[in-house]
Amino acid sequence: MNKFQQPGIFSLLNFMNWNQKNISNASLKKLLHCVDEPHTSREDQELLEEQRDSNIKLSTEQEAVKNSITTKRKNVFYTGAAGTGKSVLLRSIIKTLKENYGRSNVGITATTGIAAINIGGQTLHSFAGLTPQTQYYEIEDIIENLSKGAKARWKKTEALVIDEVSMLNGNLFDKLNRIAQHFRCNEKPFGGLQLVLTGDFFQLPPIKNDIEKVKYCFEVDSWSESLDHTFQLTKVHRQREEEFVKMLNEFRYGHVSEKSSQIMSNLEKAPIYNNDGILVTELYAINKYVNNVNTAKLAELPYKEMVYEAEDWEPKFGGRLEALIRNCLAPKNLRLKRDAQVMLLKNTTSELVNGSKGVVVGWFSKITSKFYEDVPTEDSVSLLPVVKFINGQTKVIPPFEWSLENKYKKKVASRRQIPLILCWAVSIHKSQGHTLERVKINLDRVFETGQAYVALSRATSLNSLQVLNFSADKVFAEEKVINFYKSLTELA
Amino acid sequence: MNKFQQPGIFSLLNFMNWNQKNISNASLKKLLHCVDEPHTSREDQELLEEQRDSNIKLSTEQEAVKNSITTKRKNVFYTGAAGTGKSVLLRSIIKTLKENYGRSNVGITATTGIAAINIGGQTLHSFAGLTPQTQYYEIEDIIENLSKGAKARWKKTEALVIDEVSMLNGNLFDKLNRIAQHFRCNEKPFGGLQLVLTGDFFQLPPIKNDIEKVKYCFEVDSWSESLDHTFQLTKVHRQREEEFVKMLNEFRYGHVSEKSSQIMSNLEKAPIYNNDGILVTELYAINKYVNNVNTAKLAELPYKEMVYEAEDWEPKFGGRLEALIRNCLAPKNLRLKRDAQVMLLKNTTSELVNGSKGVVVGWFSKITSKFYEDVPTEDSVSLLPVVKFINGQTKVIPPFEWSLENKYKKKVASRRQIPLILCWAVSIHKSQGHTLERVKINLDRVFETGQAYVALSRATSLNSLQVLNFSADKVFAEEKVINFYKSLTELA
DNA sequence: GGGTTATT
DNA sequence: GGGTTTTT
Repeated sequence: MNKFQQPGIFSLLNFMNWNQKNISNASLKKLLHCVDEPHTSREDQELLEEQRDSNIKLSTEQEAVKNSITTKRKNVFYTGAAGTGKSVLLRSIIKTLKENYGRSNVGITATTGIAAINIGGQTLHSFAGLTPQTQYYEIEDIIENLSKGAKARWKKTEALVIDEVSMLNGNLFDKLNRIAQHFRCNEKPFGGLQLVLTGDFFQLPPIKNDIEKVKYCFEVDSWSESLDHTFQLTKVHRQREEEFVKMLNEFRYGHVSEKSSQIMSNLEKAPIYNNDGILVTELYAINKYVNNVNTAKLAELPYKEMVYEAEDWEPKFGGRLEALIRNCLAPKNLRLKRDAQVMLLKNTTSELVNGSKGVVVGWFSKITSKFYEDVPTEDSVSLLPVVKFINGQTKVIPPFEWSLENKYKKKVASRRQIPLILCWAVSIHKSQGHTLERVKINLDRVFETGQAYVALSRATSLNSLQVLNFSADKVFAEEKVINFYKSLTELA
Repeated sequence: MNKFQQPGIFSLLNFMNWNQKNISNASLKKLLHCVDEPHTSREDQELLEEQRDSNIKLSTEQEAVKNSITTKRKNVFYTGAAGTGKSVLLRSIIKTLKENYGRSNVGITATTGIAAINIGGQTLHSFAGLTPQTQYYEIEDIIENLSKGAKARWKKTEALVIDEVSMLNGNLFDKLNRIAQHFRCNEKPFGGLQLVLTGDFFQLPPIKNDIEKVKYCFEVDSWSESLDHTFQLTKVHRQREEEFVKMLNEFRYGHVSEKSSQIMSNLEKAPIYNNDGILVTELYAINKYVNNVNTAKLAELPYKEMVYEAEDWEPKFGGRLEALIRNCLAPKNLRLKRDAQVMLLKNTTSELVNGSKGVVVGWFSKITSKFYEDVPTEDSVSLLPVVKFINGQTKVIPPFEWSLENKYKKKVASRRQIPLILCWAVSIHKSQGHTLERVKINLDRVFETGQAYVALSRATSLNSLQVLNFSADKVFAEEKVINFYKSLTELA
């Protein structure tokens, strides 16, 4: 059943298939700068296709990693900077793992929806039977309440792949280890199943919560107890300029050479682009700036504005609405127009997830069941936005309910809102995992380790990159991460 | 009874009076750069003494504020930039309020210990019967559990003064209002007692907690319901250079003129100081830098090092030690030497509080009850640091216990450690409320509204100030605060 | 990032 | 500052 469905909004999506309706694809294409920015980066896609077609050989270092995993069946973590072919290698590994173990015995997971799509898998939470609340529960409670499906998966899985493992909180990694041990009735790390982990810890650190210190995965004991081998990929496969690659590698470690500083200061002026309708995505450290840009861009559009007000609810006494709203990206008032660049805020289908980009192409009336290219004067209360996503799918987007429950599973607050935000400009945090064809980065008020590196490595080329407010002190890495990578190098 | 007392450490302080012992005051003085940095700034002290002696007249605007409070008996908030004589005015107001109402019927409070000392009062929490946990409790629970003393104070108090009100969380302000209404059996704001509030909201914002959004006091309804008048002091009384004052006023609002930028970039080189032993205090945005400097400074001292390891405790199951440690400035290992510059971490007596500065002058042996100028080889386990504070007092500093209780008042974690930290370098946050004779500021990684302003306004003069990593984007103010002050100006 | 507040 | 994760 489609997860878009919410009480009161029945099957809108099932009887609509906008791909076959009379929306001109040609006219949409020019609005979709995202068309050139699939979740899978262009380079990765090309490489992937190439490989699928001609079965191109992996590099020696890639083969070594793959061999260790698929032949020697070791538990492996491998890492590497952007462009070293981590994804290509992972897809190749997954293919062989499925051949070895049978496709249903391999867990293909990633820590975010976007990353999961990239490898044709699911989120780690979805695989493991976790919920966002898991981090607050004791291991005994988690084990007791795990769904039947999740239990079955833990039992039969022979290999578990986790991509973007740098975003996984170390404490959660520990819990996963114990869950696996419990359901597999096996004291070995992760109950003896084969682990394949990959990611780059120089990106943004895992997300903090209110009850415990943030830990990287590599900081918990079960990490080193679980892994047999760790590899670093060094050979760069992507077609980025050598100069750019070199600079990014410096920045990854928090170093800024005199030459890089020079290059960055030359990027202050906007590049001249062809007038081909491909938009520039702007990146900022903080949402205040993001919102300013998006508000301005929306104002420029010549269409009618729809305002969706969130329906908030809390009980009369002891509600936690404030807490809910703080942890929910959906705004009180969402303003949309036709042609607005938008990003989905919720994982919905296996193809449309939190972070999927699209453009508003019109409106669907719940009353008349008709599609309108602009807000019709006769009906402006029952309209839902229709969004064309970069993967080609066009969908009506009904409201979604974010809710907060207390420990007795009683709902204590909720917000119902259309799960979209404007995305001409995006926070650097939200941009992680995306490749951007044309990008304008403002480093004002950068505050996190790896943040400048993540922003800059979104770009595919120095020719499609503008950088404002660069200074060397904005580029810094986590000391723990540097030390961890140092220890890897010493081992090798 | 002295609050320094802890189980197992009896009356050390009562039988020690180092002021009369054989420690050379002359030799201490040169170690105490803090000697020139009392909690009350030098200018304020001078002005205060002047005024006390000759009863100098308040300015017209100051008289207007005082008149509104002491004659018209209005509820007043007054504000103003650093140096506009808020403190001097407050002391004059307090004097008259005590004459009007009787000294025991006026609550003289401030949100921090340092600020409370300044006006001869107590902390707001101490007056009101609150604990640090109050923020997590419902109003009904607070009212029920209030101590008898606090209830009596709420009943009989006729005027309540709160200094540094910008640090007070709006939600707590609301709760205070309700507590006052309840115990005074009076529906009027704050149960009808007269309110005198002062502070500068352009300083650092109130401290966040895990359960609610930070609110400034002026954002809650009870603020405007309570206050009859609001005043802004504009005339600058302190003897700072006019150029410096003008610049700070710009920065307060987040503006940076071309000229100010020029001045700041000229402050990159260190000023040349007399070799008079007065040290430079270094300010940084983040503790990593603070710790680096302090570690280096400690290493330079030629004396023996004492390492105090915190005694941590948590029950076998379900402890919250990690949470405690996160909210506790006391380090796992505290390294000290004679001559180390230190800052006290706990409110202890009415004269020694969190933020009080001093220097380690030697060691007191719990076994021999003797004082040692350096760590003696025969006894290095039973030694407690002896600290000479800037107010002239010399004290033995025994360990303090930080603890965390669950809702049933059961202890769930604790850390025992000497309540001192090194303070050659200090975080900008911790420096708020201090005046510094000589200061070196590094603005790298400034992240908070008002942070650069607070750092720069610690200095007394451009000639005793060094500033590294200045850039215009580091100077910014909270938009809510700007709007609030705009509305004040429009009223006036 | 970083910080305040306490009594029986 | 800012961000991820869910289902029977």
